[in-house]
Amino acid sequence: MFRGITNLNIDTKGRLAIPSRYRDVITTEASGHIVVTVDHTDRCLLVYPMNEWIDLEQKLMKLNNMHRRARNVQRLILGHAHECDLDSQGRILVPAPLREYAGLAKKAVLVGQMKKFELWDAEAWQKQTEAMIEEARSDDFDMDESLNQVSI
Amino acid sequence: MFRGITNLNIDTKGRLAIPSRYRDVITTEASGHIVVTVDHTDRCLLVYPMNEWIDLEQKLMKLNNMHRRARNVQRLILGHAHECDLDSQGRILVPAPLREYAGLAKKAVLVGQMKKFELWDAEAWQKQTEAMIEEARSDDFDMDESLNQVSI
DNA sequence: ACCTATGTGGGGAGAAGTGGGGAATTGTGG
DNA sequence: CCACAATTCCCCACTTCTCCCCACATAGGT
Repeated sequence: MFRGITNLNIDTKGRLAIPSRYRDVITTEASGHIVVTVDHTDRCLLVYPMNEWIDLEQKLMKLNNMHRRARNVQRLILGHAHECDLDSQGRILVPAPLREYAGLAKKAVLVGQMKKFELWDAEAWQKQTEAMIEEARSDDFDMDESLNQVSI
Repeated sequence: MFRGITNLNIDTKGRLAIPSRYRDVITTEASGHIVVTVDHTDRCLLVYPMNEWIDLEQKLMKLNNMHRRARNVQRLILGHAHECDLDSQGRILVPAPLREYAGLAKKAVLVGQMKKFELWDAEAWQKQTEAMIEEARSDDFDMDESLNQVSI
């Protein structure tokens, strides 16, 4: 399970060093194979070890693609999914189109989300955090019922 | 399985270089035979390795063509299908009528969709992406029920 | 204070993408 | 049936990208 947040830099060639504390898991569980794709609602990237990715991919492929909504989710998530293997220094090369999608320049933030990571441009993450706090403050309960069941 | 997005250029002769990471599979599985056809819902092209195309073709031919919808899908998909083999440099020549259908000029985007690729004009893809994000953001659940079951 | 592990940056070889010349093939009209 | 035009395909040249390697900088632990 991936937890926690890491600030890191993407170099001029678009490379990103995966924090070393995660490398062992990724190497053993996924043979160092990583899949990067886009998030379909926010301008950030999702980073999966290959084994976890395969699970998701299977589920997405089973969707009936005669439905527009499902087809579009497939287009976005499967369509942007790119295999990025760890190089000899434990880095991955994030493809240019994906960097553009997420507005990634130099400073980036890697956020552990259990089975995957989210990868944000530092500035975008900053704003997103503020927006999320603001939203959570408001007491309204028109939210997904299941959330009300959780005591934090 | 084809994944990921590639920006590429179509040259003045209408040739398109298939990214090298896919060539091996196409050569071994389909002897380098590729079929290009149109998508029946969007202005983009579909690119199949021959073996996958055969499957689809069989399915489409079995459709009861007394139904207008089915007959039109057959007309579009089967009718526009064109075999485009890899040349010695790993490129295919996209026939002019298909390029026109998809509005393909110079800049194009090749989107891996598991068993096939979608080929979009760069600008059209850009717009499509934005529209898809916008749609995914809206929380309504009028969508295909199966999509709600998937946790991304 | 030293050493090791980790993050960061860049040089350079080789692979991959791009573009055009020109021969071979196909198709069309006379 | 032939001549001409258009298209397709092979080949070569050039540019860009990817990946391996090495080097340094920084931080944390001993």
